[in-house]
Amino acid sequence: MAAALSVISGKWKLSIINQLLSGQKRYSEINRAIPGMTEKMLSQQIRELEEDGIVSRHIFPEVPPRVEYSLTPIGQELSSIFYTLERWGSHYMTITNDNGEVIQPDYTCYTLVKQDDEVVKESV
Amino acid sequence: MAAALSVISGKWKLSIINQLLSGQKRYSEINRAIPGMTEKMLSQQIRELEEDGIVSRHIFPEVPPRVEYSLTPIGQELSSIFYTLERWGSHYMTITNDNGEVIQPDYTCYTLVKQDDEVVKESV
DNA sequence: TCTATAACCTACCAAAAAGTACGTTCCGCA
DNA sequence: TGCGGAACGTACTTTTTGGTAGGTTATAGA
Repeated sequence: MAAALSVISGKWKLSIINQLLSGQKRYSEINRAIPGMTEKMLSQQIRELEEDGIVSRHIFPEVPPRVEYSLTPIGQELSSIFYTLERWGSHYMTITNDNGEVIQPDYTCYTLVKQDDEVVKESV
Repeated sequence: MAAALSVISGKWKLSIINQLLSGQKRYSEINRAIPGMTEKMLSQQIRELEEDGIVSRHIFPEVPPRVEYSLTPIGQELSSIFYTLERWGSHYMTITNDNGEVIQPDYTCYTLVKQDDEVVKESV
Protein backbone atom coordinates (compact mmCIF):
# COMPACT_ATOMS: atom_id res chain seq x y z
CA MET A 1 0.00 0.00 0.00
CA ALA A 2 2.82 2.33 0.89
CA ALA A 3 4.52 1.15 -2.28
CA ALA A 4 1.49 2.09 -4.32
CA LEU A 5 1.39 5.54 -2.80
CA SER A 6 5.09 6.15 -3.25
CA VAL A 7 4.78 5.31 -6.91
CA ILE A 8 2.07 7.85 -7.65
CA SER A 9 3.04 10.63 -5.27
CA GLY A 10 4.81 13.48 -6.92
CA LYS A 11 3.28 16.72 -8.02
CA TRP A 12 2.94 15.85 -11.70
CA LYS A 13 2.81 12.08 -11.84
CA LEU A 14 -0.95 11.79 -11.84
CA SER A 15 -1.17 14.23 -14.72
CA ILE A 16 1.49 12.40 -16.66
CA ILE A 17 -0.11 9.01 -16.17
CA ASN A 18 -3.43 10.54 -17.05
CA GLN A 19 -2.03 11.72 -20.35
CA LEU A 20 -0.62 8.30 -21.11
CA LEU A 21 -3.89 6.54 -20.32
CA SER A 22 -5.14 7.74 -23.68
CA GLY A 23 -2.23 6.10 -25.46
CA GLN A 24 1.37 6.53 -26.47
CA LYS A 25 2.63 10.11 -26.43
CA ARG A 26 5.92 11.82 -27.06
CA TYR A 27 7.75 14.07 -24.69
CA SER A 28 6.75 17.35 -26.24
CA GLU A 29 3.10 16.34 -26.47
CA ILE A 30 2.92 15.62 -22.75
CA ASN A 31 4.79 18.80 -22.05
CA ARG A 32 2.33 20.91 -24.00
CA ALA A 33 -0.67 19.10 -22.53
CA ILE A 34 0.22 19.90 -18.92
CA PRO A 35 0.45 23.64 -18.39
CA GLY A 36 2.60 24.92 -15.55
CA MET A 37 4.95 21.97 -15.56
CA THR A 38 8.55 22.67 -16.51
CA GLU A 39 10.55 20.37 -18.74
CA LYS A 40 12.85 19.49 -15.92
CA MET A 41 9.95 18.23 -13.84
CA LEU A 42 8.60 16.23 -16.74
CA SER A 43 11.83 14.44 -17.41
CA GLN A 44 12.52 13.94 -13.71
CA GLN A 45 9.15 12.49 -12.83
CA ILE A 46 8.74 10.45 -15.97
CA ARG A 47 12.14 8.97 -15.29
CA GLU A 48 11.02 7.94 -11.83
CA LEU A 49 7.91 6.40 -13.31
CA GLU A 50 10.10 4.51 -15.72
CA GLU A 51 12.35 3.26 -12.92
CA ASP A 52 9.26 2.09 -11.09
CA GLY A 53 8.18 0.15 -14.15
CA ILE A 54 5.05 2.24 -14.75
CA VAL A 55 5.94 3.75 -18.11
CA SER A 56 8.16 2.56 -20.90
CA ARG A 57 10.28 4.69 -23.16
CA HIS A 58 10.94 4.23 -26.82
CA ILE A 59 13.88 6.14 -28.15
CA PHE A 60 14.04 6.53 -31.90
CA PRO A 61 17.66 7.10 -32.88
CA GLU A 62 16.87 9.96 -35.20
CA VAL A 63 17.85 13.55 -35.50
CA PRO A 64 16.09 15.53 -34.17
CA PRO A 65 15.53 13.01 -31.37
CA ARG A 66 12.16 11.43 -30.83
CA VAL A 67 11.04 9.67 -27.67
CA GLU A 68 7.68 8.10 -27.08
CA TYR A 69 6.26 7.09 -23.77
CA SER A 70 3.53 4.62 -22.95
CA LEU A 71 2.18 2.80 -19.94
CA THR A 72 3.37 -0.68 -19.12
CA PRO A 73 0.71 -3.29 -18.34
CA ILE A 74 1.03 -2.64 -14.62
CA GLY A 75 0.89 1.05 -15.29
CA GLN A 76 -2.40 0.57 -17.04
CA GLU A 77 -3.74 -1.27 -14.04
CA LEU A 78 -3.36 1.97 -12.11
CA SER A 79 -6.60 3.06 -13.71
CA SER A 80 -8.49 1.27 -10.94
CA ILE A 81 -6.68 3.46 -8.43
CA PHE A 82 -7.56 6.49 -10.51
CA TYR A 83 -11.17 5.50 -10.51
CA THR A 84 -11.34 4.90 -6.77
CA LEU A 85 -9.52 8.11 -5.92
CA GLU A 86 -11.74 10.08 -8.22
CA ARG A 87 -14.91 8.62 -6.83
CA TRP A 88 -13.98 9.19 -3.21
CA GLY A 89 -12.59 12.62 -4.02
CA SER A 90 -15.72 13.85 -5.72
CA HIS A 91 -17.87 12.47 -2.93
CA TYR A 92 -15.60 14.18 -0.45
CA MET A 93 -15.93 17.48 -2.24
CA THR A 94 -19.69 17.40 -2.19
CA ILE A 95 -19.44 17.09 1.57
CA THR A 96 -16.86 19.77 2.25
CA ASN A 97 -17.10 23.31 0.93
CA ASP A 98 -14.45 25.40 -0.77
CA ASN A 99 -12.80 26.37 2.49
CA GLY A 100 -12.36 22.74 3.37
CA GLU A 101 -14.92 23.03 6.13
CA VAL A 102 -17.24 20.13 6.68
CA ILE A 103 -20.78 20.84 5.62
CA GLN A 104 -22.27 17.70 7.06
CA PRO A 105 -23.47 17.51 10.67
CA ASP A 106 -20.60 18.20 12.99
CA TYR A 107 -18.78 14.93 13.50
CA THR A 108 -16.16 16.41 15.76
CA CYS A 109 -16.99 16.84 19.39
CA TYR A 110 -15.27 19.87 20.74
CA THR A 111 -15.63 19.44 24.46
CA LEU A 112 -17.92 21.06 26.90
CA VAL A 113 -14.89 22.89 28.16
CA LYS A 114 -14.09 24.71 24.97
CA GLN A 115 -17.68 25.52 24.14
CA ASP A 116 -17.85 27.86 27.15
CA ASP A 117 -14.92 29.95 25.96
CA GLU A 118 -15.70 30.54 22.32
CA VAL A 119 -17.76 29.61 19.34
CA VAL A 120 -15.69 26.82 17.91
CA LYS A 121 -17.65 26.04 14.82
CA GLU A 122 -20.69 27.62 13.26
CA SER A 123 -23.24 25.51 11.53
CA VAL A 124 -23.52 26.15 7.82
CA MET B 1 -8.62 13.09 -7.26
CA ALA B 2 -5.94 15.53 -6.21
CA ALA B 3 -8.10 16.30 -3.20
CA ALA B 4 -8.22 12.64 -2.27
CA LEU B 5 -4.48 12.32 -2.57
CA SER B 6 -3.74 15.43 -0.55
CA VAL B 7 -5.91 14.10 2.24
CA ILE B 8 -4.08 10.81 2.59
CA SER B 9 -0.55 11.86 1.71
CA GLY B 10 1.64 12.32 4.69
CA LYS B 11 4.13 9.84 5.97
CA TRP B 12 1.99 8.51 8.82
CA LYS B 13 -1.59 9.15 7.79
CA LEU B 14 -2.19 5.76 6.25
CA SER B 15 -0.95 4.08 9.42
CA ILE B 16 -3.12 6.28 11.59
CA ILE B 17 -6.24 5.68 9.53
CA ASN B 18 -5.41 2.01 9.47
CA GLN B 19 -5.38 1.96 13.25
CA LEU B 20 -8.72 3.73 13.43
CA LEU B 21 -10.37 1.38 10.94
CA SER B 22 -10.55 -1.16 13.75
CA GLY B 23 -12.45 1.27 15.94
CA GLN B 24 -12.09 4.14 18.35
CA LYS B 25 -8.62 4.53 19.86
CA ARG B 26 -6.95 6.96 22.19
CA TYR B 27 -3.84 8.97 21.49
CA SER B 28 -1.43 6.81 23.43
CA GLU B 29 -2.80 3.62 21.93
CA ILE B 30 -2.16 4.85 18.41
CA ASN B 31 1.23 6.13 19.46
CA ARG B 32 2.28 2.76 20.83
CA ALA B 33 0.85 0.90 17.85
CA ILE B 34 2.96 2.75 15.27
CA PRO B 35 6.66 2.32 15.98
CA GLY B 36 9.05 4.96 14.70
CA MET B 37 6.51 7.74 14.75
CA THR B 38 7.14 10.57 17.18
CA GLU B 39 4.39 12.14 19.27
CA LYS B 40 4.77 15.40 17.39
CA MET B 41 4.06 13.69 14.09
CA LEU B 42 1.04 11.92 15.51
CA SER B 43 -0.55 15.07 16.85
CA GLN B 44 0.34 17.04 13.75
CA GLN B 45 -0.99 14.57 11.24
CA ILE B 46 -4.05 13.57 13.21
CA ARG B 47 -4.91 17.25 13.52
CA GLU B 48 -4.72 17.60 9.76
CA LEU B 49 -6.94 14.57 9.37
CA GLU B 50 -9.37 16.19 11.76
CA GLU B 51 -9.35 19.46 9.83
CA ASP B 52 -10.05 17.49 6.68
CA GLY B 53 -13.05 15.88 8.35
CA ILE B 54 -11.59 12.38 8.28
CA VAL B 55 -11.29 11.72 11.98
CA SER B 56 -13.22 13.07 14.93
CA ARG B 57 -11.87 13.81 18.37
CA HIS B 58 -13.56 13.26 21.66
CA ILE B 59 -11.98 15.09 24.56
CA PHE B 60 -12.95 13.85 27.97
CA PRO B 61 -12.48 16.70 30.44
CA GLU B 62 -10.76 14.54 33.03
CA VAL B 63 -7.47 14.56 34.79
CA PRO B 64 -5.29 13.00 33.50
CA PRO B 65 -6.61 14.03 30.07
CA ARG B 66 -8.16 11.48 27.78
CA VAL B 67 -8.77 11.92 24.06
CA GLU B 68 -10.32 9.36 21.79
CA TYR B 69 -10.17 9.41 18.02
CA SER B 70 -12.43 7.72 15.54
CA LEU B 71 -13.18 7.87 11.83
CA THR B 72 -16.01 10.00 10.54
CA PRO B 73 -18.41 8.40 8.04
CA ILE B 74 -16.45 9.80 5.12
CA GLY B 75 -13.27 8.63 6.76
CA GLN B 76 -14.64 5.13 6.85
CA GLU B 77 -15.36 5.33 3.18
CA LEU B 78 -11.63 5.60 2.64
CA SER B 79 -11.52 1.86 3.12
CA SER B 80 -12.29 1.43 -0.57
CA ILE B 81 -9.16 3.43 -1.37
CA PHE B 82 -7.21 1.29 1.06
CA TYR B 83 -8.47 -1.82 -0.62
CA THR B 84 -7.60 -0.62 -4.11
CA LEU B 85 -4.15 0.62 -3.10
CA GLU B 86 -3.41 -2.60 -1.29
CA ARG B 87 -4.50 -4.76 -4.16
CA TRP B 88 -2.51 -2.87 -6.75
CA GLY B 89 0.46 -2.56 -4.39
CA SER B 90 0.68 -6.26 -3.68
CA HIS B 91 0.29 -7.06 -7.34
CA TYR B 92 3.01 -4.54 -8.09
CA MET B 93 5.35 -6.11 -5.57
CA THR B 94 4.97 -9.57 -7.02
CA ILE B 95 6.16 -8.10 -10.29
CA THR B 96 9.10 -6.06 -9.01
CA ASN B 97 11.83 -7.45 -6.80
CA ASP B 98 13.34 -5.95 -3.67
CA ASN B 99 15.60 -3.62 -5.60
CA GLY B 100 12.63 -2.16 -7.40
CA GLU B 101 13.72 -3.77 -10.63
CA VAL B 102 11.07 -5.12 -12.89
CA ILE B 103 11.01 -8.90 -13.00
CA GLN B 104 8.56 -9.21 -15.86
CA PRO B 105 9.62 -9.19 -19.48
CA ASP B 106 11.41 -5.99 -20.28
CA TYR B 107 8.77 -3.41 -21.12
CA THR B 108 11.27 -0.65 -21.61
CA CYS B 109 13.00 -0.44 -24.94
CA TYR B 110 16.46 0.90 -24.44
CA THR B 111 17.47 1.79 -27.93
CA LEU B 112 19.62 0.00 -30.38
CA VAL B 113 22.16 2.71 -29.81
CA LYS B 114 22.67 2.04 -26.16
CA GLN B 115 22.68 -1.69 -26.48
CA ASP B 116 25.93 -1.54 -28.40
CA ASP B 117 27.73 0.30 -25.63
CA GLU B 118 26.82 -1.64 -22.54
CA VAL B 119 24.58 -4.22 -20.98
CA VAL B 120 21.69 -2.08 -19.85
CA LYS B 121 19.56 -4.65 -18.15
CA GLU B 122 20.10 -8.31 -17.34
CA SER B 123 17.23 -10.70 -17.42
CA VAL B 124 16.40 -12.23 -14.04
C1' DT C 1 26.14 31.91 -40.85
C1' DC C 2 22.39 32.13 -37.70
C1' DT C 3 18.54 30.23 -35.61
C1' DA C 4 15.29 26.87 -34.24
C1' DT C 5 13.95 22.19 -32.61
C1' DA C 6 13.75 17.85 -29.68
C1' DA C 7 14.76 15.87 -25.41
C1' DC C 8 17.10 16.20 -22.25
C1' DC C 9 21.02 17.52 -18.03
C1' DT C 10 23.32 20.42 -14.41
C1' DA C 11 23.95 23.78 -10.80
C1' DC C 12 21.84 26.42 -7.78
C1' DC C 13 17.88 28.13 -4.80
C1' DA C 14 13.43 28.11 -2.22
C1' DA C 15 9.77 25.97 0.09
C1' DA C 16 7.63 22.20 2.33
C1' DA C 17 7.78 18.14 5.09
C1' DA C 18 9.75 15.51 8.65
C1' DG C 19 12.71 14.80 12.77
C1' DT C 20 14.90 16.14 17.49
C1' DA C 21 14.73 17.97 21.81
C1' DC C 22 12.54 19.91 25.25
C1' DG C 23 8.60 22.43 27.79
C1' DT C 24 3.75 22.39 29.76
C1' DT C 25 -0.35 21.24 33.01
C1' DC C 26 -2.67 18.88 36.38
C1' DC C 27 -2.96 15.39 39.62
C1' DG C 28 -2.00 11.10 42.31
C1' DC C 29 1.56 8.55 44.50
C1' DA C 30 5.86 7.27 47.16
C1' DT D 1 9.31 17.03 47.63
C1' DG D 2 10.12 15.24 43.63
C1' DC D 3 8.36 11.73 39.83
C1' DG D 4 5.54 10.03 36.28
C1' DG D 5 1.80 10.00 32.83
C1' DA D 6 -1.45 11.99 29.33
C1' DA D 7 -1.71 14.80 25.34
C1' DC D 8 -0.02 17.87 23.47
C1' DG D 9 3.00 22.72 21.83
C1' DT D 10 7.25 25.13 20.27
C1' DA D 11 11.87 26.09 18.50
C1' DC D 12 15.17 24.51 15.66
C1' DT D 13 17.51 21.53 12.21
C1' DT D 14 17.62 18.29 8.44
C1' DT D 15 15.80 16.12 4.43
C1' DT D 16 12.99 16.04 0.50
C1' DT D 17 10.76 18.18 -3.17
C1' DG D 18 9.95 21.56 -6.56
C1' DG D 19 11.43 25.65 -9.37
C1' DT D 20 14.76 28.82 -12.34
C1' DA D 21 18.15 29.46 -15.51
C1' DG D 22 21.22 28.01 -18.23
C1' DG D 23 23.86 24.37 -21.40
C1' DT D 24 24.13 20.33 -24.86
C1' DT D 25 23.82 17.66 -29.62
C1' DA D 26 22.97 17.42 -34.36
C1' DT D 27 20.57 18.85 -38.32
C1' DA D 28 17.35 21.42 -41.28
C1' DG D 29 15.96 25.65 -43.07
C1' DA D 30 16.27 31.14 -43.84
